[in-house]
Amino acid sequence: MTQVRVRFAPSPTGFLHIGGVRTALFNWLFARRQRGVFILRIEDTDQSRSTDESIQAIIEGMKWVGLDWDEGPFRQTERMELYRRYAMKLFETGHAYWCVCKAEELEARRKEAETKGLSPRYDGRCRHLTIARPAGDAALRFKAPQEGQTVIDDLIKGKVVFDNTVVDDLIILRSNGYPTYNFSVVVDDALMGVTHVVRGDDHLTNTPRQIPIFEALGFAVPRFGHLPMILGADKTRLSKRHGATSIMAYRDMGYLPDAMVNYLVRLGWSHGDQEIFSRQELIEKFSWDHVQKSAAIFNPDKLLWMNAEYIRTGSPHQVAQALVPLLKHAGLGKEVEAVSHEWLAQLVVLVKERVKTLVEMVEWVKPYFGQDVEFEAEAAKKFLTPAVAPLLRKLLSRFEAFPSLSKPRWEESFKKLVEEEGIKMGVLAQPVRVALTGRAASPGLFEVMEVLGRERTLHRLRTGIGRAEAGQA
RNA sequence: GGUCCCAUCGUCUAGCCUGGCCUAGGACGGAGCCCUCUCAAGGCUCAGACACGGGUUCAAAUCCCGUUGGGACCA
Repeated sequence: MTQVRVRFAPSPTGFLHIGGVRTALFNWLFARRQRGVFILRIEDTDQSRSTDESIQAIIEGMKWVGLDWDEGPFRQTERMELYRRYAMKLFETGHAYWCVCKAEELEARRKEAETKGLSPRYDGRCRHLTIARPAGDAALRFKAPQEGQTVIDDLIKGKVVFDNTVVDDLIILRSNGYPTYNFSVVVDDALMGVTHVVRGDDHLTNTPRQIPIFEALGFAVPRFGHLPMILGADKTRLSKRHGATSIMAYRDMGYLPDAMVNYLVRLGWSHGDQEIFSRQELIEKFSWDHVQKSAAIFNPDKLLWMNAEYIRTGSPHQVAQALVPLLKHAGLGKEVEAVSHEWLAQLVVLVKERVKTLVEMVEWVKPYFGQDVEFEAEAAKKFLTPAVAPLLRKLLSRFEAFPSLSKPRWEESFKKLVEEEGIKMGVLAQPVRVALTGRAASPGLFEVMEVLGRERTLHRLRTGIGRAEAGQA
């Protein structure tokens, strides 16, 4: 059996969006599963809309989600000669002809056909003219088959049949010498040896136009697979109106690439009831027969849950690594430089089940850098009161008696004090929490102390006591 | 307008090909309870769907036909 070759072929007209990533992902998964080749091709023939920045954004996005390609990136603009050569080949072999119909004429004739109730396709006028070499402006048209059927055995949709009578003679080379989309795609897929063309199902009806071109050119026709679209909450095509659609926006919002990939693959593909898949598992389990045929609505809530899941269960070291750039972005560059990666990982463990994104994690982690904390006014007012100051002093003196910080011993000592005082745990815990973190909500107290270390714990306790004594009763 | 695609909880989906195990399962989100030093996480429970109508069959979410509703493409 020949080696599988698939491709992802985005147009560089903006940022790499969610839908594109999913298309790329399914291709990539299939390639890796089959030990095949994954090709990246940039379809930049629309020069008015294509930009180099977009190409960079696509490459950056692909790298971030970890979809590596084996060949490319190829750019269609570098292959113009190829398209012209193959277009001329079609002309020479009698599969294409010059069309000198003017745009206005075509428009007029289409309208006329419409009013007569006929289909508005090209009427084939120049097909019978056999123009050897055009004098002025002329486009090259492909002689599409006029009878019979084109049958696609789609990897996802199954058997789809089109009557050839509905396909008209499409232009393959414009009068300005540029190839049309449907033609350049065929030439590229053929020349690159693509065995499986997997793309969005908005291309399904393009397929019966493309297959005859493969055949006329004498190339093998690849298998096709058409993935359903991704929709927004209002069931219209996913766009900016539905929130962030650029993959890089999700990096900036604190999403993990693995969570992104896992969410996206489950949007349209399933393996029984399983929700969480490692990359390796995906590669092992992926197959086309469990890809959904219908469009899916993008659900930010589930993505958020998935991200939280990856933050909670992922390796703390890896999460810490992904967190560092966001900490720097938040102005904690110096503080981050001053601590060990090991300690950062410890911080991650401390807060990981309390956050859903890395951006939230930055907020949660802030109180653990530096000597002092910033008190949230409300929390300090409520819990650091003169009434609790004596209690805090007692705790402080007990802690000071310990030469070093041992979590179980400090916890024991704390609970003993609570018992002796005959108070509820929370009466002492909340003021201490505010003293140590500045906030009314935090991870477990003793874990916090452990991360802060003896000196900072005592220091902050003292500062908190000062604040409590100064507070108005 | 023509051609094509699609249709299970609010959402993602399992089941459909190979009818019976489906009083339709899981996940997100929602509600409630438990746990608890706060906030979370976690555990348990509840509400919630086979678009509709015909057939075929002893039996249909599952097969067939139609209707409706969405969508894509061509203009």
